[in-house]
Amino acid sequence: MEARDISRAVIERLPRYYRYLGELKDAGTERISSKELSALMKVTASQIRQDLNHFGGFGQQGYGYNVSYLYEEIAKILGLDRKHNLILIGAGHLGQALANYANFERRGFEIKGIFDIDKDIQGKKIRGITVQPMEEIGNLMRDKNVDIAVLTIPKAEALKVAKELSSYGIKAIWNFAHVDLDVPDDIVVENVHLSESLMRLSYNLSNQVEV
Amino acid sequence: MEARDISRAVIERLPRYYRYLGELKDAGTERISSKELSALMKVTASQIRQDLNHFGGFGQQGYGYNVSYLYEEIAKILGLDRKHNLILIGAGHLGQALANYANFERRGFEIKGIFDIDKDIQGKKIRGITVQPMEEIGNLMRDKNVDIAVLTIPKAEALKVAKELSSYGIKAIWNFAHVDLDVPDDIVVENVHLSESLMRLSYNLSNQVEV
DNA sequence: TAGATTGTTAATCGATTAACAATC
DNA sequence: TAGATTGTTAATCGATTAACAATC
Repeated sequence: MEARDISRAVIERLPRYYRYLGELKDAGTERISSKELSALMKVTASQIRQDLNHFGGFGQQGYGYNVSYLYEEIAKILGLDRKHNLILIGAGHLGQALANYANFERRGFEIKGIFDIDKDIQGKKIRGITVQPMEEIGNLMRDKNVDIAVLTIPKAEALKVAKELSSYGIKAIWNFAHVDLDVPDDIVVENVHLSESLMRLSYNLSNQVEV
Repeated sequence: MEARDISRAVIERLPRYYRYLGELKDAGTERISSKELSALMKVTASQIRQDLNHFGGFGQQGYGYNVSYLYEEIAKILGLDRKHNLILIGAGHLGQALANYANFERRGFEIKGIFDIDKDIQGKKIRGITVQPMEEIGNLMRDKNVDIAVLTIPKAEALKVAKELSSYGIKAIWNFAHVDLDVPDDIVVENVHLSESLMRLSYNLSNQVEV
């Protein structure tokens, strides 16, 4: 996989291509042209071809793209061809929602540990995994090969835990806390700020574009 | 509020400004210059000034910006100065996580109804609101003044329900289903595709930028 | 071969950054 | 008044779209 200096915009679009190709594949479609896909996805055919060609020539002139092949190639680009071990920190509703989301495991993301500060939740099982106290994070990180931590805890906690995780050599953090984590640049941080998403909705609702 | 043709990029940044200003306000900071804010937020001062000036001149030469004033102004731009009634469709873990997230109510988003297809959940109370069967959506939409629907249901369901909501005159949909809803253009759709977020994390992990 | 469609270069469009006059 | 910092225009940079030669 080459792929340095690919623009953020392109990367943001890749998962959507992947989703559409998966659906086409499931529907039994064998080939698709950039033009057909563009009609389906409501983007320009030019953009699709440009985006894909950042990673290689996956199509064939006069034919288009083979759906399964392209699907698999995008999976590789996205790193979905490997297994990733993750831990979940914060076993509240949001944490449980993520833990129970089966698709993540299907895509190679396996939960190796769940942690919570609340003693009442500790010891309970979620998807067969016993919730442990936060103090155990270090031990588990040492035992298992964990690269991703999912933070579904309040922001003050998140800042502390992120620092701790960073000292254990975590590689990536999926951050649901409403705060920008301050971790070294070599740790990948993917933020999901739900309240900001709701504010964008609110903006668009208030400044509704007349059609 | 003016604000037509403001670029998507600007709107995406507004909630983050709002968050930082809220924190500054809580910390008792009275004024801040674009330069100081830029250091804090790790964006250029130029961008901050450009972004804000799409909506008006909120600062003062030689002084900077008054934190509380700017905070309130951005709230207005984002439409956070009004109340919005919303309904939650899908009372699984994700739905419950959102229902229990107190901050939404503090910002004027009030849950008027919760619906689920599962008979075992119907009748139960979440945050004091009784979960109703899906068939009741229409009635509630007619009684209360609901403008936002939150969809935390599987994608096949989501497509159907979105159509139904659209016929009841819903104004905005906060969509957590992994599908692009096909609704008229005058309905605001804000998507939260968690699996796509995880894929971006995966991409960045696999194609880690060396520092 | 003719038609279709890619991969890729060039043109356009838009967003970000820099610069600076206006002004508090 | 001098210093600071905005609001805004101009310059730069990057992303998107259009065009088309290559080729299946």
